[in-house]
Amino acid sequence: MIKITLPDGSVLEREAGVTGYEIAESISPRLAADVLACGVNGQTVELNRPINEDAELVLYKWDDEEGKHAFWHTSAHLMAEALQELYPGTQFGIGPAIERGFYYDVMPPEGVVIREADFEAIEKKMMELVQRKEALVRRDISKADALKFFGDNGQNYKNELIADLEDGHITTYTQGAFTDLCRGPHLVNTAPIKAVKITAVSSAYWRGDEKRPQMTRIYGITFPKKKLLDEYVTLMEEAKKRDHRKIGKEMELFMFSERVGKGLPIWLPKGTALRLRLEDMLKKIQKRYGYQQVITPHIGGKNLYVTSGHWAHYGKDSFRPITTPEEGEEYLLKPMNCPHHCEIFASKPRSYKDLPLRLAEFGTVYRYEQSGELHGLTRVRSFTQDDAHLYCRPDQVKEEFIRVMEIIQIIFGALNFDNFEAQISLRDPNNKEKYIGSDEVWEQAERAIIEACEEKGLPTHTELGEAAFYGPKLDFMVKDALGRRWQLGTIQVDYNLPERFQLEYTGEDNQKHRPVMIHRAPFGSMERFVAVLIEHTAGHFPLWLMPDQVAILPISDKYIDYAKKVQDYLEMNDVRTVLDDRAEKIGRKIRDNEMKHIPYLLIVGEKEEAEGTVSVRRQGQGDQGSMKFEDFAKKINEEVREMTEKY
RNA sequence: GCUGUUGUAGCUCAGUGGUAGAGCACUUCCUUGGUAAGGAAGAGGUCACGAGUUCAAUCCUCGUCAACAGCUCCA
Repeated sequence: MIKITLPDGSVLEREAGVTGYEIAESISPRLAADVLACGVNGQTVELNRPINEDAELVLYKWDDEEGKHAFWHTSAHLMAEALQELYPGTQFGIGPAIERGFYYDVMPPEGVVIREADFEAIEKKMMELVQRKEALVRRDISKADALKFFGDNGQNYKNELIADLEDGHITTYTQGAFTDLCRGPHLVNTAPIKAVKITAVSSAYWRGDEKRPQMTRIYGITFPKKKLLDEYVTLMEEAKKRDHRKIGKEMELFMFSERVGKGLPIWLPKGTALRLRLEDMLKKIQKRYGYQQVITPHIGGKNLYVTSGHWAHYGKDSFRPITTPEEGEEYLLKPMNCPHHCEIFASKPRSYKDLPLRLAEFGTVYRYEQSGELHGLTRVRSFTQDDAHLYCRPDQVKEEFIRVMEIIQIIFGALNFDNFEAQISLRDPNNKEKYIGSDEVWEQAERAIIEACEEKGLPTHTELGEAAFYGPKLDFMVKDALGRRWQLGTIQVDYNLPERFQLEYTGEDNQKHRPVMIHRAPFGSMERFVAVLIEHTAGHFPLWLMPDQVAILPISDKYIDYAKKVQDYLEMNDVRTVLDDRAEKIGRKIRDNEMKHIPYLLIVGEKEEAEGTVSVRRQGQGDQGSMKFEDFAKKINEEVREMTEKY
């Protein structure tokens, strides 16, 4: 007999060899029907895997990540089986479960191209295979046998994977006629898969290496209930409506022009007003935190970047240097502001008493991004960083770091970005030549970040190899409408640039010391931040960011004068209004793009209303009832003042 | 940059080897005092750009530009 401990602490005694499924069955038939996989001593395995010793057991259902993972991983195999039938001779790469669904990288046989038009056939074939209720059979296999088996089937990519595996730890899963090299875990059979959608096809480099062949990557998602698929489809449609590119166009916040050039956003009047309010907020906060604003040129001598090390690192992948009629002069569009700020630090002798020196600049920078990378406002070739560089003594690093985290928290709090993830990006310990600076300096910097996060109690996750080439960083990641992660706020500790620029200050001991530099940008860039803000709010911005967006709608011609009166009144209170005097178009206007994103609509002339009142509708929140327009103005002004004064 | 897809009216999109259409929006008029009203008339397009094939190209071919999805990249 063995002891099985469940998550609630209860202990069951069972014969050795019992399976997760049998235990689920013994608890309740309902559970047995819902359970998809189980965790045995922290390892997720199939429900039919015998348990031979005392174990802690967790049963995973659809609502558990582990359950979904097994479900989608099995679905990837199912899709591969379908592809094998539809396109015999297809070679398979890898096919994992992902955050939403799964994909499989395949190399279709010569001459076959899988297109969107083929999705339906693949879905149909998958559902057909599901009907067979095929079991997934796990087998241990020796390396030699694996190489032979996949080799005989022409699966060269699989063999490449096997070559890297350790003999004795290789398993395959088979359902029907399809056998895959796989570690699992899986569903015990494909029957629970009730709804299938192939979502996208694109290409991906084999093993993520752009020098290797491109495979066809097919994305799909499956569900245990048809209804869940419908919900998913609806959700995706809703998400598309929140796309910042769409809303930005509708609201006339920003635009692109082919003639200006790709990836070069143009801020329209409304978008600019919004952005300036964000900038004002940050400027106020920074003033409180002892920052000084500076302004530096948009270009810098090439030598500046040779000194900083950026030329060696990114020179090849930058906009080409600008030359002058006079020979020998070369300038670069600035791809970052740090070197300019370092020159400010170096412009005069600094004392330890002057530190920290905090130089802030909304600095517009230009980076040559690969054309395929450009994406709305989130990835562009010219953007404005809400940049600042803090030059401090080594003993001040942690405190300064924490103060920057506070600023980021204030900003994210003000805009209700509560679902961010904090990511500590360290250097790849196996690839140190990608970075500049000594081990000692790196360890110091990495420790400072980790300690600051611990001190602040900030939950973080760590990524190796994601550091900047000059130092480790703490990034704040926020998701867009479609769940893609974008880096917004960033804080980076840098011991290297001060070295390269030979920055120094005179310490208490009258000796020269090297300052430590912290790069930071709470928004990250104004472009990307506004993009994510649009998607979060679906264009319903908080009023203090768009206070002039109030529409006054007279219900008929008779009320135009009245509407003007309201407008005049509100204007006195620094609220601009949009007056629509074509009363007969109101109904249509309200749902018109122009009105769709305006926070407040004031409808004047409601029959039952007394003179001096307006009906107030808050977009996205519905009717607010009628109120005196003086009261409305007061309310708005208070709301705006409260927020703008708060920061 | 790579692979695939796309580019037709302000927006969303249909369409054809014989120089173009719908719905919404826009303009004018009529009807209508009510949250996506109805009717009539009208304006609006070098069918992304360039070359080729053809008697004839928006449509076929090639190239360029741009956008979209994914990969790679991201100071």
